[in-house]
Amino acid sequence: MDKYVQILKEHGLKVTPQRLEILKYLGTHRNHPTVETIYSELKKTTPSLSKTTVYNTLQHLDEHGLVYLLTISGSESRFDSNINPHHHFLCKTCGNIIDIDIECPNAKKVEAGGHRIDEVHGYFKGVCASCLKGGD
Amino acid sequence: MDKYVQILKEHGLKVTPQRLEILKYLGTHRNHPTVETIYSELKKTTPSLSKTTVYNTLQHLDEHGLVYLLTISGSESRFDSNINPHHHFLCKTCGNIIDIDIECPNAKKVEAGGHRIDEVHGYFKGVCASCLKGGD
DNA sequence: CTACTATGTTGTAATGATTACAATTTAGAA
DNA sequence: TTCTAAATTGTAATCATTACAACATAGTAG
Repeated sequence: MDKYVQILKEHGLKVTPQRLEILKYLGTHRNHPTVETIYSELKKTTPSLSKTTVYNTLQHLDEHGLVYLLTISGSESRFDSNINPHHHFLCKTCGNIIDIDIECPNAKKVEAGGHRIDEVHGYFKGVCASCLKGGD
Repeated sequence: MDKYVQILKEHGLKVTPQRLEILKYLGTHRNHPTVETIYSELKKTTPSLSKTTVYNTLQHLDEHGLVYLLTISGSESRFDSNINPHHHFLCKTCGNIIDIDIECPNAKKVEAGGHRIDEVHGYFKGVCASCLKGGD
């Protein structure tokens, strides 16, 4: 059975062509796309696709922990299909979001305060190595 | 001389009644208000205030490092007048944002990758101790 | 103290992301 | 094959934010 079909079924989500397209897109594009990017890319091969469906699907995937919704940009949501704990770096020059493979060691301390943590977001903002070099 | 007048002058910002009001509000309300909150609160005592002015002023204050712009909520900007490095916890039940007095120990590692870090944001999302207790 | 100018303020209109909603279609169970 | 709850679609509405032009003012120079 298809990998993405299986993922949806495991989470009790109905398997639809649209969801499979979106899930596959996220699985093969790790550059933290926006809703608009996902929509306009998939629209090429699936002209009937509605942006509302993209929003709805991403919300479902987020609720089931299948994608990670980033609020790093402030103006639009970004989605990450890498759901292992890691941080992100936003370059204010090129706009790229870079995965930073580190985990927050402080969570325990927060939980010690009696709070229940569901999500941890580590965001760094600045200028990436490539842009600092006078990159392209 | 007034504390807030001094802050503005030190940063080469023109001293206007509106800026003083906003700065004072932020200095005395540490609950990470939204633009709307600041605007509607100050509107009570300064009816001529424009929301655009609140946006403009907060942008200036942010550029000068006098406030910290949080993108933790995803839907609206939040402002923190505590500019010491610390993290934040967003309670999904009551909506409150709680200051977490810890600093990110990972920044060095990111800089080792050649990136220049200007801002560090540590966000936790979950349910706060008070809400977990069935709090009000 | 007065006049000047760059800058700030205001209000309205435009933008862009996201959500609401009603009609239509469909996945998956019976 | 039939049925029904859920998904999809397209449009309209909403909400935060930005653009912009007219007006007002802080702070400087004379």
